[in-house]
Amino acid sequence: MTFDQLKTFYWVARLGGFRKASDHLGLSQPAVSTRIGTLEAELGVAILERTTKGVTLTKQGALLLGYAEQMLFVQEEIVKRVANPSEIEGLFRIGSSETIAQAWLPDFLKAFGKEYPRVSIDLTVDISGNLRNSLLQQDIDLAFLMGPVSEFTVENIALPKFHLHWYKAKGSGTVDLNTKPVISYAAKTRPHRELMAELSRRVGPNVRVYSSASLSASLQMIAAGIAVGPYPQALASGLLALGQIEEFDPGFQPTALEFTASYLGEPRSVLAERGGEIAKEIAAAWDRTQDL
Amino acid sequence: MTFDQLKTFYWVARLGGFRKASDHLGLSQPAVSTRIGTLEAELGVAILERTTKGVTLTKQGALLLGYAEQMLFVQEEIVKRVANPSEIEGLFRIGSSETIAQAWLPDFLKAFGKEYPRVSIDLTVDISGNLRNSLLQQDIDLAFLMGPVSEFTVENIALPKFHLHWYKAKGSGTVDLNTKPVISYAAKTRPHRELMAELSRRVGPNVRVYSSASLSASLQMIAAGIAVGPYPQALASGLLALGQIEEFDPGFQPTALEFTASYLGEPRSVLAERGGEIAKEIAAAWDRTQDL
DNA sequence: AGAGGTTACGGGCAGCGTAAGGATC
DNA sequence: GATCCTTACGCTGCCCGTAACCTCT
Repeated sequence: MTFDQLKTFYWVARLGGFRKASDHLGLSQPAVSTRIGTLEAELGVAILERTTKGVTLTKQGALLLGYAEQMLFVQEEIVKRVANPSEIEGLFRIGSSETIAQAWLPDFLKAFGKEYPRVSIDLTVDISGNLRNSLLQQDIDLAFLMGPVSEFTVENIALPKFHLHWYKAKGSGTVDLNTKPVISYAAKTRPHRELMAELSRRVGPNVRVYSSASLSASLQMIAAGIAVGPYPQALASGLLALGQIEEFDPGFQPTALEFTASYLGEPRSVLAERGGEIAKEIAAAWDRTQDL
Repeated sequence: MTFDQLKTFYWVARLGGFRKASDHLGLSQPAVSTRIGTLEAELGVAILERTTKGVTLTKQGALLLGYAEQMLFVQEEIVKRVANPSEIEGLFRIGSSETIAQAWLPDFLKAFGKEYPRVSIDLTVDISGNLRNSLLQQDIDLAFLMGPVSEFTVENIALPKFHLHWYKAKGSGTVDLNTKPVISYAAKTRPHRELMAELSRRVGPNVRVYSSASLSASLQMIAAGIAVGPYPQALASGLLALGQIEEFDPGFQPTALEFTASYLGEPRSVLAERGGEIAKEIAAAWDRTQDL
């Protein structure tokens, strides 16, 4: 009996198939067959029922699953409590929304890389909705997104809010939202939907809302006088300092953006847990520098 | 990290040296070095302090030991609860006192072999004192001896008592213990010592006591009229039926022999635990057949 | 035909034992 | 020198991936 066998069994049971488990574990499907087959041969009992569509647990399999989970838990504990972080190796997949990427993500990556120098990082920047799906499908290990993710399997760590301010091109005079388009976050994002609703109610049906998946592109458009829009002050500070944009008050302020560091609680991952902690610290520190 | 590494670490920590662990695990000493070395390299921390005389645990090592014990415990649970007994392989070392060997040990070996057909058995017959030492030194896994073994690490399962009856050669007339020697269990055994004390008190200083390490040889001597002695009825029944010996009453009866199935509680062994249970069942069944 | 798992087979590498090499008393 | 553990090195066997195969819908 080996950890690999138990881990493989765990994932086959959890994902309901050899193929899915092999994808998740980065193995060929026959390798998963071999591991399960060997484990069953050693135990002398069948632990999985092979049906035409996927697999189900046998009675002994259900029993074993509990022990396997316990094993993997203890193993994680060892890595977490006993091992030297600088020796941990592997691949860690981070997903981030662009706002975070533009804010403190570089600081986070620096800190994380310092604590886990042997871990490779795979970074994806996408909108929160996609990150949420990726997280639940276990395509990423840790996500910085507009959360929380309310699945009960997901751990959410609250991160500092981003307050939104309205910006327009410097010296562009009074803004009439009936004529000047509003540019905002990508469609299908929560801030975008909220902004749409709020503008329809306050300004009326003539309002035009652009959406852009790129924050920096959006701000460039604002600087060019093409549109106006609400953005986190921290991200606008560059263009603000250059005198290309300025703040204005259209009479209301969208609700602040709330982010979380989110990861699956099960199976446990030291890197995800610690990554969430680091993110909280780094984000808080970054947030304090923005209060000036 | 592998089970082998953790198990090796456990035994090195428990026995206080690489060489001792290698002996216990049936490995070369360098193999133990490699396992520990690899484990330390993977964790990135030293877990053992090598001193000139043996080894001691580092801080992390002490922490790891707890987790390792937990792992090995869960692994034993899996083998015990999930695995099919008929698939369990290995070597199982049994030590038995001769009384048991002459009584129900064959029945036990048959039952054990049926439940664990792949397990090789190594049988030693010796006096209880030696079995006790062998057990504590882990040279045997399960002992049937005059117990209990009162070390706190040892589990003892009470087995049916053997009541002693006095036997003499058939038709040899009245027995005078002042002239007829008494033959009994081997010197350095509890029944021998008790018998000596009792005879000195009741019969006087003239009594002669022979001792024999072989029960069947002793009974042959009784049948030959050379001596008399107290023996379990069950073991005497053969010669009794042949009419070579007969029971008599010298006025007192030695206390019954009490046996236990004893094994080390730590580390856990499915085979020893289950072996003890089987022994209890088999011995009880055997005992009932003797009541006739 | 396609989705699922199994069987067959060649190759790479982890881990073993033997043998030699420190270190410390 | 005796007692430990480590290092060096050749070898074996395990386990992986590729490829072909089987079964059921």
